[in-house]
Amino acid sequence: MALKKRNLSATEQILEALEERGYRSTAPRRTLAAAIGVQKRHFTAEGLRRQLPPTLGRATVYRTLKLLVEAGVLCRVMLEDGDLHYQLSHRGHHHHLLCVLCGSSQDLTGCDIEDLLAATSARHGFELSGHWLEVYGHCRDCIQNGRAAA
Amino acid sequence: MALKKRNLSATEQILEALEERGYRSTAPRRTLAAAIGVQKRHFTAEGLRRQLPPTLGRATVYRTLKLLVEAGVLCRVMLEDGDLHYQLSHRGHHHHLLCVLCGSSQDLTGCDIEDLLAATSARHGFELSGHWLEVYGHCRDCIQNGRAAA
DNA sequence: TCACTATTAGATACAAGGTATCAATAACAT
DNA sequence: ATGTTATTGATACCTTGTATCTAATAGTGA
Repeated sequence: MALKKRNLSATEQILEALEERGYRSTAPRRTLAAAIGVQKRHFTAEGLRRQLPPTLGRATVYRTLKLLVEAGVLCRVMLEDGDLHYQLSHRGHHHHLLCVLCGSSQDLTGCDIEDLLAATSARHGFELSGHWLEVYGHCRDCIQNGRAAA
Repeated sequence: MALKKRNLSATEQILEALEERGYRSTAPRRTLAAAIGVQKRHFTAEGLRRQLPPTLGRATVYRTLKLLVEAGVLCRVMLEDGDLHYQLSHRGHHHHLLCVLCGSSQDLTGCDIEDLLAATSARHGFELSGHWLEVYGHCRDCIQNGRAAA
């Protein structure tokens, strides 16, 4: 559902999501929303913090990120080296194709992973409640530009 | 391949894997192997450390765990809350069904996830190099014992 | 058995990422 | 304008993990 209103900028959509949930509109949150709206790739909490005025407290950054994940505006992305990143979320539940060369990511669509998992789990007497999947590889751009040769 | 020799205890198999790779047999490593062999569930580095004599240095624990993962004796398991756990590894590449109620885990077998992922990725012009998948839910035991009711 | 050498251990310090606490401040309904 | 409540940011702290370095030890070969 999140980020469906295409006429709004990412920054505006973040602020609106907070407002909808009854959170106050404060200067730190507006600063954060603007900074997140400007990101071209997934980012870490600390990386984002480094782009913000140092007067903006560390706790505020982490608190707000957590808030935005709960609000469905951001989603967490786990990189291969275990680093936790964030990025704007486009749909409720989905997975990412993460390019390990350029850091870009696309959503994984048209995939019946969920069904396959549920069926396979059931054969083990297992009742599925959730899962975590990240897919790493080389994106089309990197392949075409020869960056994937190595 | 790891842990195929069914006549050896887990502890013995860990020690043998180290020996095969040319690592020395030392008292700390024997202590660690014994402690790991006794684990009934996946465990964290720090959790394991708390079960060891405090004279056994922190660096030694982490070094040895890394060694054992590289040797294929242990594998890493990511829990839903982001905690990194370890457990004995039974096959080269596989996934886990993790019970969020009792903490047990089983290997996910008979699953063509890899093929499905490769095919789906290819439709996005994406060349798959790796992936990370963890599946969370309720195991058969917990369902039968009513622990899953809530 | 002894001595030699490379590996290993553990102490220590450090670093990154994240959380708890709490007094001071700012938002917003009235 | 004011009072209540959410929010902030400073600070301290915690956890997990790594780097560094000296002392100890395993396993070689004599």
